[in-house]
Amino acid sequence: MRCGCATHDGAVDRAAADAAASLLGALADPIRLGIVELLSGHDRLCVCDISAAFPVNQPTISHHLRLLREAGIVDVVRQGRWSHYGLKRDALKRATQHILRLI
Amino acid sequence: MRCGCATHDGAVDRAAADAAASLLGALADPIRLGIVELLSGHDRLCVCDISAAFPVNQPTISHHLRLLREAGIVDVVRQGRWSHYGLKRDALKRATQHILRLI
DNA sequence: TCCATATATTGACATTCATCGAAATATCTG
DNA sequence: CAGATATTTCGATGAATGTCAATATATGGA
Repeated sequence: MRCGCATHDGAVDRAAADAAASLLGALADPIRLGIVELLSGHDRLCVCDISAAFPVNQPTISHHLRLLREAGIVDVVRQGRWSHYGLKRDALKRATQHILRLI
Repeated sequence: MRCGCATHDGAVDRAAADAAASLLGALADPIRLGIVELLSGHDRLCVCDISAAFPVNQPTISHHLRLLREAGIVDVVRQGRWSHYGLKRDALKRATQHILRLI
């Protein structure tokens, strides 16, 4: 016997789901989401200022910044001793809207 | 000495970031994202049809469906032997747009 | 009642991940 | 060059997570 569900028409695009889940995973952390929110209000911020906004140690912030960088969500400009991080707003908007279209 | 960054004005809303990260976490998995995509094309689907679309065993699908249910992304209607899952489209849209506003 | 089917739960296991302390790298200043 | 500062990287550790096999629960049919 079978249930009354619809036909098995469209298979899920596995590669697209992988990529989208990877980007969502980069955002699915309170600290990283907070960093994104913080950066959305500024052009660029150095690690020391970002670090001051969260209750974790600075190496942990560096770790999250690396994940965000690898996900293409932020980029960095080194100026002397300081690393200035900024949102890649267009990339982020493109990616999130691509995900919204999936949903 | 200080870096040239902007003032430390707006602190991050930790509770909001937690909630948003939790919802994103519920979506940040290829299988769960695929389930959402699959459900977006139908009104409701039973577990057997959902399960048939992914290369994992049925208990794993049940596990992911529970996470999606607990995140308020899907709901379930039991009819006889079958559990029919459907997207909570308005809740999902409201939540994702709330997150987009954060970004 | 007895069996088959649909789904959910449990327990175990391997992997990933967030965090920290410590050390390394890099840059500026004296 | 020597010391100070900003950031990154490394190694370890505990927690969370995805998966499976096995079992449990529930429903319908013979």
